[in-house]
Amino acid sequence: MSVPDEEPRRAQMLEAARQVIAERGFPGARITDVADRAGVSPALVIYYFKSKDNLLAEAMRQSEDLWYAEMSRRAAKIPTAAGRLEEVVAMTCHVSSEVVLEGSLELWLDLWAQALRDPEVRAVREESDEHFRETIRQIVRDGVTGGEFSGVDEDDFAVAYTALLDGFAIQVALGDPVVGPERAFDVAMQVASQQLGFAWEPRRARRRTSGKQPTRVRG
Amino acid sequence: MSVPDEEPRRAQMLEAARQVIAERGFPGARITDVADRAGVSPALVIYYFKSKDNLLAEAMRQSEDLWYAEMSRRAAKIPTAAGRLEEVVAMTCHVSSEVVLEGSLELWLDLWAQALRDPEVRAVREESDEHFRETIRQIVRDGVTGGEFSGVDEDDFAVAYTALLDGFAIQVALGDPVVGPERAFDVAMQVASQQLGFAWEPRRARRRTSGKQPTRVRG
DNA sequence: GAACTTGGACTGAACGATCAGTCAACACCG
DNA sequence: CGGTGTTGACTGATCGTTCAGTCCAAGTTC
Repeated sequence: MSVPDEEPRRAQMLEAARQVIAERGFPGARITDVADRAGVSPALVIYYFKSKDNLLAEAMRQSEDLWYAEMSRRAAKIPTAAGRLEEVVAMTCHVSSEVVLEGSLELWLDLWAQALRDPEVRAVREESDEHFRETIRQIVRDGVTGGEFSGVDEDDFAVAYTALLDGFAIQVALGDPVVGPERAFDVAMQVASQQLGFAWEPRRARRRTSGKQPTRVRG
Repeated sequence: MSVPDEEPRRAQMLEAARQVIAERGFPGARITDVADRAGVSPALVIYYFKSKDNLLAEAMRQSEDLWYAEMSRRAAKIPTAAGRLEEVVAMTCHVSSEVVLEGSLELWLDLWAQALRDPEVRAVREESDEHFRETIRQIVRDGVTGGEFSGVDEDDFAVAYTALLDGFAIQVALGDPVVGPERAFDVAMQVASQQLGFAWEPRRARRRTSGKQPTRVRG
C-alpha cells in the first residue's frame, strides 16, 4: 500500500504521478513528467515500478484510497447522519476543497475512461465504487436506526444516490456553465432530504461559483 | 454536418472513426485504424480532415448528433410523457439496444475525459448535455401540462435526472457487477415515478444481461 | 473529336518527433 | 567488497504528418 515512511521514494513518485495524471490525463501522462516532478531520472521511475502502466494504475489506486480516507476522516467528526451525508456530497461536488483532494474529480473521468480497457484500472474502479456505495448505505442505516431518516430502501437509495453524485461530479469536474458546484450541491441535498425525509435548507453562506439560482424548493 | 449522400467519403471516415474510438478509446485511436476500416490510405484521411484531433472531434460530434436523432425518432412515436421518459431511460441504460447506438455509452466516458483538456470536445459535451437536459425538461413540461406529472420543478428535476442517468450510464458502460442495465433501469424509473407522481411497475418481460435481482436485495 | 490542360482524389514512401524501456557505469554505504 | 540506488546515453518502435507524384474525369481549344 506504499506507506510514505517506509517507502518514501515510491510514495513520492506515486504522488507525482497522481498530479501528472490530474494535469495531463491518464493517456497523456509520461514517465518523464513524473520523474521531473519527483526530481529524479526517468530510469529510476522504471526501476521502482516495472512499467508505466503499472505506475499509473497504482497511482490511481492510491488516489482513490486517499480520497476515501479523507472522507472517513471528515465523517468521523460529524455526529448526525444527515451531516455526514452532507459532507460526502460537499466533497463530491467540490464545495469544500482541500489540497489533498486537488484534481480528484478530474481523475475520476480518466479512471472511468481507462477502466473500459485496462483490467487493472477496472478493478480499482469497481472496488472504489462499491466502497462509495457502502459508505452511503452505512450512513443511511445509521440515520434510520437513529430516527433521522425513514421510508427508504437503503440499497436502492445507495445505488441511485452514488449514480447521482457521479453524474454531478462530471458536471463539476468539467465546469459546466449550467450546473456548477453550488447548484449540484443544493440539488443533491434537496433530493436526499426529500427521499430520506429529513429537513434541509440551503445555507447561503457558501459562495457560489457558477450555475443558476435554485428556484424555489419544491412544495 | 456531413450528409452521407453529399459527402460520402467524409461520412464513411467519420463512421469508421466512431467505431475505432469506441473500440480503442479516444487517445488510442490511430489514423491508420480509421483508414484501414474505411478502406483508404492514411494520407487520405488527413487530406479530408486536416489533423487527427480534428477528425476525432468531428466524429464525437457526429456520434452525439446520431444519438439524439435516434432519441427524438423514438420519442416521437410514443404518446405519453411517461412513455417517452421511459424510452430515454431505456436508451441510456442500454436496456433496448440498436445497431446505431453501438458503443455510445462507452464513447461518453471518452467524451468526458477528453473534454477536460480538449476545448473542441468540451464544446461538444456541453452542447450535448444541455440538449439532454432540455429533452428531459420538455418531457416533464408536457407531462405536467397533460396532467400525467405533478409537484416538481422541471428545471431542478432535469438537472438532477440527467446527472442520475449519466451516473447509471457509467455503471452500465463499465459492466458493473452490482449495477447492471436492468437494475439501473428499474431504479431510475422508480425515482422518476416517485418524483413526478406517476404509476410505474417494473415489467419482467425484459431479459436481463447482468446485475443483481432488482427487487428485494439483501434481506 | 483529337490533343491538351486542369484539378481533385488518392497513394506509397519517407521524415521527424516522441517516448517507453534498456544498459553499462558510477556512487554511496554497511 | 557487494548490494542498493541512481543516472545519462542510447535504442527501438510507434505514429502523425508531409510530399512528390499517379490516376482519371471533366473541361477547353483548335
